[in-house]
Amino acid sequence: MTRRTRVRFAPSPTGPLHMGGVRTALYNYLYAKQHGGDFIIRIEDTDSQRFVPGAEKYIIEALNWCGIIPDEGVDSEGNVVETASEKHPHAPYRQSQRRGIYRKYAEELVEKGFAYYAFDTAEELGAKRAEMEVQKETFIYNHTTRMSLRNSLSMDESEWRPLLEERTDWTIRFRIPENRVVKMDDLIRGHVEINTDTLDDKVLWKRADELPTYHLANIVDDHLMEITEVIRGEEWLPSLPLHYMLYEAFGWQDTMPRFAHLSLLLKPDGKGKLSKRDGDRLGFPVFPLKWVNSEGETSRGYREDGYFPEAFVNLLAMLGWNPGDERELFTMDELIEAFSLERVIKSGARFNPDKAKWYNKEYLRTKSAAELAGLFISVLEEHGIQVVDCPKCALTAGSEMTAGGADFKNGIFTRRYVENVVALIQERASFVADFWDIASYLFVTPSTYAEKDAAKFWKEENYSLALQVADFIISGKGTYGPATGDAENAPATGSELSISEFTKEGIEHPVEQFIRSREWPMGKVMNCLRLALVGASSGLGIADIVSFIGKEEFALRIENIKAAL
RNA sequence: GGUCGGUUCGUAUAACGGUUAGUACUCAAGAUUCUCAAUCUUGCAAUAGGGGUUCGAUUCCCCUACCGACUACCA
Repeated sequence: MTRRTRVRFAPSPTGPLHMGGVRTALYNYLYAKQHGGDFIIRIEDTDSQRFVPGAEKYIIEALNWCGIIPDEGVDSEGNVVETASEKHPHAPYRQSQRRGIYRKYAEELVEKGFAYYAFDTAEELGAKRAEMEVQKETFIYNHTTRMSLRNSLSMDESEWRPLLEERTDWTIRFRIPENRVVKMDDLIRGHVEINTDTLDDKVLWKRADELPTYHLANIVDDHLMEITEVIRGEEWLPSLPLHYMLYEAFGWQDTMPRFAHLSLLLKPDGKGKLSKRDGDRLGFPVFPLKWVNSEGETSRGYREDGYFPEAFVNLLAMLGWNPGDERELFTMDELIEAFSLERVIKSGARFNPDKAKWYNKEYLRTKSAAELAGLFISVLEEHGIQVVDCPKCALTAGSEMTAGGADFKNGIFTRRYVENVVALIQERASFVADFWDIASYLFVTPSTYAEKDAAKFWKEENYSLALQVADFIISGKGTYGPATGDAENAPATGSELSISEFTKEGIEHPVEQFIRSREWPMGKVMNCLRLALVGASSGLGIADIVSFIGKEEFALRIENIKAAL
């Protein structure tokens, strides 16, 4: 019998989903889609103490942003998403809404002798633990201790039965068998064995809130939802034997899912797993989306930091998995095609922010200028730049534009202008936000000049030459100088040299000829010009800048620098 | 402490028991250009340690070290 592949991602809404959690969800999703099966999101909110409002919505939104869309589960509005046929009514997908179904399963286990009622209070147990800790021993609730504790195994039925009604703080515990070796198989780790003597009698169900604990809810729901593979974090590996025994106790071993335990994401430096603090400390997000907690502390998110979801998904996929060849760039569809649990790495993966940045850069360069311009516009607006759709629209704002679509005086530019800028600089950036740092001088007239660069290039002799070059650029007319370089086809000294088209291509060559034919120091002259145009001696090519800002602004900047320095 | 899992350049990783141990990121150098970036080329850099098994071990086994997870009426 082959069953339809059904996997689930089962987060608990105790806070924002961290990138390790997103990776777990992603691997589940990839596995499901590769096998033509279902990906289910189940909310494990059985811990009423740790419930955080908004966390569920955050989780769904984060996965949504990544393109990890459930076939079944809840959407960001809390509505049930279900694509399965009527034969398989699996809703609801929140365990708090399923509370009615767990008790009978827990009691079934008691009846079968696999579990028992326990009446020890949390305080009593805590005291016991503390007591044993003094003697440097660890308290375990199991066959060595359970007969000396208060439960339906150690007490007479006449004694404990009434307690079930009288008290509301009892629990149902699983009775871990004595000295038995549980043999397990993990899709990633292979064969694992463990002796039950190291395990404790886990609480399965709590009378206090009428809710199961993770272990029971998990097994019951995975069974009911017909889950075929459980792909989850490594932290669950130690409770795998319990889960095996639970399936056995229920008599469900025939349909028990296969298990795969993923290693954890580690800090980029030092010891331990990746935590919220690392992001703040090292300057990168650990969460997919921005999150503001109840104290008002915000944690940055990949989305808000300018990462593309495709880049984020790609880098996450490659953290702990590889395709077996040397490809590194994958779309979601390609990941679905290439993914395999066999190639998931057993050891923990240390997150590398530099590589993350590189991924974004790779995706940034594949985007169209139009799309990027759309994103860049909001950055521009933050800097007080107005972007209009066409030159005519600008007219109403009292603006006069260059042919290229720029109005520096009023800070108004056309969308077309922005797109042209983006096309020119997109290969230089990792993030859309970098565009501003790279090309702000294509939107605002520089008012300061980098001290170091000015010291190097702001010289009277450079400037006087630069002025002559500027004259040539503005008038478009000049002459060849005496130095003709390679003799053959060189034009005669004094013959006419002109700029016929005011574009990068149209300007670049004549300007170069103008300078070279005079044997002026190219670097010094150009950098002096650049200093005036950019405010620093680094940046785009002079011809590029000039063609963008236009003659008038060009002249203004050449003039400005004289007054400023 | 106990149980389980893990360990290849700084990082992510590749390598049927046989390779000069490969690739990417980072870093450095060179090329190119009017500068910066981009790009291209080159370079630096690893099998945790010790025992076995084997003609031969990154690969299999054992020990040690280190790292991690778990050890709740949390998930």
